[in-house]
Order: sequence, then structure tokens, then C-alpha cells
Amino acid sequence: MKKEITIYDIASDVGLSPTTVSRALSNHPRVREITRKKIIESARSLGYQSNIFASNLRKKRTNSIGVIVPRLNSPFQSSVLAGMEKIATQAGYSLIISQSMESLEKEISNSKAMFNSRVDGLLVSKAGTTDVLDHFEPFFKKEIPVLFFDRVPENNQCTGVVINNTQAIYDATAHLIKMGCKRIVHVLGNLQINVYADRLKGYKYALMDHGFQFNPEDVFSHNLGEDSGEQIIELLLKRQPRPDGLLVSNDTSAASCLIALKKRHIDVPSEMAVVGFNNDLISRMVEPNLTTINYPSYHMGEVAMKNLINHLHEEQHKILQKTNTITLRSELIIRASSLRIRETTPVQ
Amino acid sequence: MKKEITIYDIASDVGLSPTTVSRALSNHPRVREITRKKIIESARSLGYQSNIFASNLRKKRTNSIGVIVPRLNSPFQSSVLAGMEKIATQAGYSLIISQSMESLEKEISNSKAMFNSRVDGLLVSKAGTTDVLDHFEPFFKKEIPVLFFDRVPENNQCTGVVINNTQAIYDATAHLIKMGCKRIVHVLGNLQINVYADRLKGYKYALMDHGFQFNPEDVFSHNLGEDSGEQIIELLLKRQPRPDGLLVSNDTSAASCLIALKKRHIDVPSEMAVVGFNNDLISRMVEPNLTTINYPSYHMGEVAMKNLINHLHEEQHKILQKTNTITLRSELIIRASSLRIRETTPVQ
DNA sequence: TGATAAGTTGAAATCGATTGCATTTATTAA
DNA sequence: TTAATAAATGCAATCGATTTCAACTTATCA
Repeated sequence: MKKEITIYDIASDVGLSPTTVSRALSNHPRVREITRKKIIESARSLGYQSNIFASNLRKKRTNSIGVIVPRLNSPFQSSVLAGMEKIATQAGYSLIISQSMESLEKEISNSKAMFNSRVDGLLVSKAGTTDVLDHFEPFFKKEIPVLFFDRVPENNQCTGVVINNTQAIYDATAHLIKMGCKRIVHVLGNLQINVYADRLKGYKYALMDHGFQFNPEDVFSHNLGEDSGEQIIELLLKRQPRPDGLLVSNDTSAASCLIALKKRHIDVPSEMAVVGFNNDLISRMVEPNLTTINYPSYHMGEVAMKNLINHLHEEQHKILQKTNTITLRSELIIRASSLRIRETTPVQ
Repeated sequence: MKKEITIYDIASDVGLSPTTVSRALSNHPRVREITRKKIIESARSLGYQSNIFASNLRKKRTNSIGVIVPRLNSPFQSSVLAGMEKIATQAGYSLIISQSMESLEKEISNSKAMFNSRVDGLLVSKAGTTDVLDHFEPFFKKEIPVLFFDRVPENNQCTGVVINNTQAIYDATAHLIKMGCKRIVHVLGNLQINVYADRLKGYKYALMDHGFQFNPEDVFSHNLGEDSGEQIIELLLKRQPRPDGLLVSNDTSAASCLIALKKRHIDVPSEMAVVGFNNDLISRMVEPNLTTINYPSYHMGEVAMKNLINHLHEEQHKILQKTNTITLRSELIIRASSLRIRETTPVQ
């Protein structure tokens, strides 16, 4: 192993002390400009690379931020991550990313790993269906900021970045009602996850506000995977009277439903209006195009990261501000899959 | 700031030396089992957390691996990353991920950041269109393994994990020929990227082998984005005689083409057979389903990571083995978008 | 011209875990 | 019982950058 160049080497090269070298390299003001130039030049010519371990050891910071997502390979999550990466890199932080595979157990072990690698902050989209937060206790205790996004725990102290899921589905439901749907079915994920619980509320409120009766039979949970369409539609068609509006909590599944409907020669939207969620690429590619909720995923990544980093900087100045929830604007995008009337007044 | 618990605290707690504590905690064999138990118990009760900075400083390893991808939010890349994450986590490594946004400049600054954070190894899917590798020199010099995947540089010493792009497009082209296509157009990305250059070869070879004349006009580069279909089809339809086979180098773009064709009432596959690349979700969702190349992205992530980690372990035993290229199996998946004859002999 | 302030630089301790070598303790063989 | 060997533990140096405090220069002002 080749010997590393250290500030000591530079020091003896330029005939100064390691102290001055250290200061010069970290732009400390108490070094003469000429001295600094000389040192920097020497560092360059010797091929010096700062040893962050030593630096971290002293400074007790890593300049790295941990992110735990349920899955890396989802259009939504990867887009959030892209936004985060952009901001983090800009600010000089590096990103340590791991996935919980929707398992609480994995989330726990991931958070332990993050803690041990001493991330300066943590961003989490919860995996579990439970609100167990014990595994974040070590972070709280050490005052390492933890910020949740998308899937946030209920009733806790941490800041969360979310969209207004209730409003989003409220709008979608209202839209379907306006389009003349008489029986609207809502398919969503595990109701123990805040995201879906909130959406259910939006669905109920919209029904109520428009004089519809809420029927528990018209709501069910599903994994919402790529092949979910067949099962969902099969289930739907057993209902009497046959539902004519379908609200699916993600675009992949909605697209899959569209295909299952097509296979059965059930026309969309006239016989069944379909609405997805996320505004994934696929919503613009299937036939007919999917009405959906635009989920500002990239932006959510940016906002979450920006907030966390601000938090970190503020902490140094002891101005710990406590925002609790940041809600991003989402919007209903109306496309052919639900558009029954040619000319409509825009849904507000 | 609360004082950190160190091995010294544990040492004085149990009345032993820090040396023994260190050894006990890292499962060194030269510690009595009873002693170890006592130390571990004390560590637990004091709430000890190992300081990786100090440890890294001594051991000169971080147990972290850097990954640089062109973009995080692409179905392909995120799937690769998912595979990598799985293996890395299993092996106790953490992943530092950054994206180059297809810019060489960013790739350079990312690689610098990776180098400075002293990753134990680096996985790269090249951004640039050039084969400049100077920014990896520091890694080579320090013998930090760098492994490329998907987009690998030509003529270099590094191991690369790829699929046989040439063969893949060869098969696809041959398939279209078998389906009776008379004029096949190939749309791909920047030809300076190995992936596309190789595919072009496959296209040419297949034409040659089947007695077709290669026509440079029938190949063109495009960004292959979500909206590429309109432009590609517009361009295509100007050609005389009108092409009847279309080979697009990614599924998003191929799907977009499908839509553009549909809009113009050009039937797929009878008037125009279309083949995509990647086997993304979308290829199974559009109408008609896209014939495509199954790209084992998740598997590629796993293989690349496994290889890198093996490399790291081997290095310790000084058995540096030099594999140069690992080629993964990809395969043509024939679906409706190119299937003109009901019963076909399977493409071998 | 001397005194005070301002600007530079350095010595040495520190961060906490690891490790080569030395030492102590336990075990075995004679 | 004692010497020889093996096992367990400890000492102290080390990894490299940072930082406190002190010292030393140079500039500034009365």
C-alpha cells in the first residue's frame, strides 16, 4: 500500500506546521494569502487527499444523509430520490440509500446501519404498516434530524413532507360524480398506511358532500401490482349494480385494470370511468390515457432534502425551528379514461 | 452534546483494558468467552456505539460502495440499483449513490466526491459520450476497484458487466425479417455510447446475414424520450418505400411510437412491426403489447455488486483475479407488436 | 520610540479504535 | 512441583486532521 500524503508531508514540504497547513486547506482566515497559495500548490503537487476519517473523527460530522425507501425500483420512489440527490449533491452532502422492501424488520436493520454510519440526517418513507418508531429513538436521542416523506407516521414530533391525499381523492371522487358515475369503487393499499387511510377519508367526504351513501363494500385493499387488474375487475363485476367509476390508488394498477376491462369489452369511460394516482409515465401511454393525480415526486424529494439540510445548518446556529408538516400541491389531471362529457366545466 | 461512550468507558466499567474491549467487540479469538460476554453486556448497558471514524481511520476502509448512474429515475437504472442495494446490504456494505445526469462534468465531480469519501469500490454506468477515464485515475492508482455496468468504456482494463447488445438486436432484426419486414428502421441513442454502437452492429450483421442491404438512412439517433414517438414516426413516414419494421432502443420510446402510429391509423404490426428494448412495465401495458428485449436489470445490479464485493474480499487475500467482461443473458420476448403470423417457429 | 493591537504561525492535546509486541495468567507435560 | 507452552490481557504507538492556547511578527498609533 502506497503511503498516504498527509498534512504533515505538506508541512515539511513547505517548511510550516501541520496546523497552518490544516488551516490553509480549510480556508481558515488566519493564514496569509501567500502562505495559503504555497500550501495549496504543494498539496496539489504532492497529490494530497484529505482524510475524511480523521476529519470526521474530530468534527463529528459525516456530510452524508441517509435515505430509507420501501423500494428503489418504483417510478415514484426513484423520482423522489432523483430530486433528493440533486439537492444533496449541490449542498455537498452524499446520499446513502437503502430499501426496506416494505418490511419493518428491514427498516429497523437499515436504520441501525444508518445510525452506525453516523449520517448527519435521515429521510424515511415508512415501510411498515405499524407506527412503531422505536428504531428511530437513537436518532432522536442524539438529536439527529429525521424527516419523513410520503409515508409518514401519525402523531409524532417529526417533520413530514406529504401531499394532501385526502383532498386529492376528494377531487377525483367529485370529478367522477360530476361525470355522472353512480357507483364508485375505490381500490387502495394497506389502510394502516397513512397515505391510504387519508385517501379513504377523501373518498368518503366527497361521497357525503354529494349526497351519496358510503358503502364499505365499495372499498378494498389490494397490492396494486402490475397484474392486479384482472383480480380487481373480476371482483368489481360481481357487484350489483355494476360500478361505473373506479378509483385506483396507483397508475400501474389502474393501467392494469384498463387492460382487464378492455379484454372484457367494457368501454372506458362510458361504462366504467377509471382514475389512477401518481401521473406515472404509464398513465400517458395507455389507451385511453388515464385520468390521474399528479404527484410531484421529484419536487417532494427536493423539498424534503432542502428542509433537512436547512435543519442541519440551523442546528449549528441553534435556531431549531419546528415545522411539522409540509404539504405539497397535487392536482387532478383529467384525461380520456374518465372524460364522459366532451365539454366540461373544469374541476376546480 | 452528550458525551459519547467509548471503549475506554467500557474498559473502566468492566476493569479491563481498551485493547481487550476492542478485541471482544470485534470477535477477536484471543478473548475468553466469559470476558467477551461481560464486555458485550457492559457495552449494551452503557449504550455504546462504535465510532466508525476512528475505526475507519485505523482500518482504512469504509465498508461503503459508490454508485454513479446517469439518472436515478429511470425504470432500468432504478431496477439495477435495487439489485445492487440488496447484495450490498447483505454483505454489510452501504451504498452511496449519485447521478451524473448524462453529463461528463457531473460524472467527474461525482467521482471526485466518491473518491474523497473513500468508498471501497465504485460502480459506474458511464454518462459521457466520450471515453475519457482520467477522473477514475485516482481510483486506479490507489487500486480501488472500479467496475462498469451497462455503459462501459471501450478498451480499458476494468471489469464490465453488460448484456450482449449486438446479439440482442441481431435477434430482434432477424425476428422482424422472419416476420416478413422488408425495410427495417433502427432508432437508437448516441452512437458514441457502447451500448448503441453494439446494437447497430447487431442490426447490420443481421441484415447482411439475411441478404438485406444496409442503408445508413435507416438508422438514426434520438433522445428516446417519452415524446419521441411523434418525431420518429414523422421522420419514418417520409422514407420511400415506407419502412414496415421499427426497432427502437428503449420501451418508452417504442411505446410512444406505437401511440403515434395509432394516431395515424397505421396498423401495428401488419403495416409496421415494432420492437422495443428493456422489457419495462410499459411494454406489457401498451396496446398491442410490445415485442422487446428482456434486459435483466435487477440481476445486472446483483451481479455487478457481487463481483465488486468478491474483488474486495479477494484483494485482502492477494488473489486479484482479472475478469474483463461479464455478459448476462438477454432474450427476445415476442409479443403482439411484431407478431404478424399466428403460428411461428420460435426464434432460436 | 515604545506600546498596543492585529495578524500569523506553532506546540501539543485530542478525537476513539486498532494492533504489534510485551506481559501476565492458565494449562499441560515432565 | 516445576518448566514449558499456550492462552488471555495490557501497553503504548498509531491512524491524520482539528483546535486551544500560546508565541511570535508585523503594523499602528500616541
